[in-house]
Amino acid sequence: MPKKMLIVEDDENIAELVEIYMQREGFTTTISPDGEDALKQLRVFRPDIVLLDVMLPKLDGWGVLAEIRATSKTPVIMLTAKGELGDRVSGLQAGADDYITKPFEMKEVIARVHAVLRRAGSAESAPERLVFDNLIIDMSSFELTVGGKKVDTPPKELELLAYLASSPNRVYTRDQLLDAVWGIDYFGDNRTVDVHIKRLREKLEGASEHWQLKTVWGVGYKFETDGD
Amino acid sequence: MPKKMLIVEDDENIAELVEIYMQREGFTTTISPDGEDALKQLRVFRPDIVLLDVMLPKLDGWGVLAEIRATSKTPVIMLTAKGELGDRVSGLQAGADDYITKPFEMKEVIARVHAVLRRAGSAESAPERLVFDNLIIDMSSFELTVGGKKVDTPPKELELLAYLASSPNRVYTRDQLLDAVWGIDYFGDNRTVDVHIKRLREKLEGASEHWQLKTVWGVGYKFETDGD
DNA sequence: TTGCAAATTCACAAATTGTTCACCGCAGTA
DNA sequence: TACTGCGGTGAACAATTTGTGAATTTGCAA
Repeated sequence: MPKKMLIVEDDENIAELVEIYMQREGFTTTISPDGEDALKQLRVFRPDIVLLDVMLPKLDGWGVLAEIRATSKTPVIMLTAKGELGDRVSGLQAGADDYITKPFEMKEVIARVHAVLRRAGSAESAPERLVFDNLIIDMSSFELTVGGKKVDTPPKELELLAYLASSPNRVYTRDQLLDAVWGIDYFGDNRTVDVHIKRLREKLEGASEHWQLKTVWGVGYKFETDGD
Repeated sequence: MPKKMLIVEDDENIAELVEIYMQREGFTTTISPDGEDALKQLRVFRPDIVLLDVMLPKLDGWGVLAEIRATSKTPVIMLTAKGELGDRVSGLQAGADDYITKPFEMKEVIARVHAVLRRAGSAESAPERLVFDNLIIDMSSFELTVGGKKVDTPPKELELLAYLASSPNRVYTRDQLLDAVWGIDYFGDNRTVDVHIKRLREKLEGASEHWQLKTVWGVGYKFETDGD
């Protein structure tokens, strides 16, 4: 699924140049010529990343950045004129993810865009390591340890377990689990979750009485634990 | 344990910019706005590296550098205004480890800081020598020793192995490895990583049961070890 | 410029995981 | 107890991701 990029830049030449290169990179793009339009596009276009010029008509880059940060964590890369050190500092403090000084090389823009997206994508809030009694879920090494023994576990299963275990005793519907683990753009629902739960149960079977994957009839599943 | 950096710079904007980037690189930072304060910080903060501006209130960069060199070998990078060639020469003669001219790109500062720390031998993020059982990865001589025998290994392969081995058991995606070993401006992704992994495996094959390059299906690779 | 070693790209086979299906069995309700 | 859904399973099938050998392209040194 292609990523959406909002390019906020009043200089038509620059905006189009960037657009051409980014579309070549597989992005779906939209251009906003000024700050106010940018705010509108943010709501309707819902970009995955924003390239934001500082000098803009109507509402400048700082204003736009502040609006974005007030409501979301959408990655923002600021485009600043060379030498505006103050700008860079404020930009990063205000929550920009990176900045690029004009004039720039498209190669650098592309590199930074990808770098920022990778960073944003991998920087999960999910903890790296979950421990319950004799169960250890380590997402940094992608290992599941049950009763002291490592158990090979495919990514989807492990992510599902980690998600459930990150909020013990909380019930999730199948749809919620699909959204969280498979992604909101996942299509198809069938018993996929059931099957993964089943496979997880096989791996966790009889390991402990302090925790278990429990079915909440008519609702969904939960990772139940008595807190050791 | 993170490295400590002392930033001696009276221009608040510059100091903060550097600070933000360096903290992002994992450094613990302290800012000194003038030469005298710098001397005080040197004693109490005990930095692992110093970024030192030449033009400073109270006591200038030369004075600070002289004081540092009188008592320690702490790496120092001088920040000089453009065109002050004389400064550069004197700086290096007076014992600075490197110099950077303003205005600078943060990218360059980061690169030089890492370079100086590597040179200084204070094994920072990338240790010079990694040892696991019968495997020795020596980045200072670029040599790989497996089971007591040296194995000729091309740079990229060795860097890749060193990077993976520097965080044993941690899984890295191909993109993360490309960012770390090839650089964020590297384009093309293909199976490049796979191929390098494969060649490394050929070199490491059957050498030990205590460590291995493991594929984490659907995720990436990791250097797995049981800690001997 | 020539020659070589290293780095990349390519194309496909192989391995592993993810999804779908069909059917069984049990919980909740009168 | 019979009925109605929902959940559990195992197997078959599909989709992805990897592993590899070989062909190309690069980068460097002589």
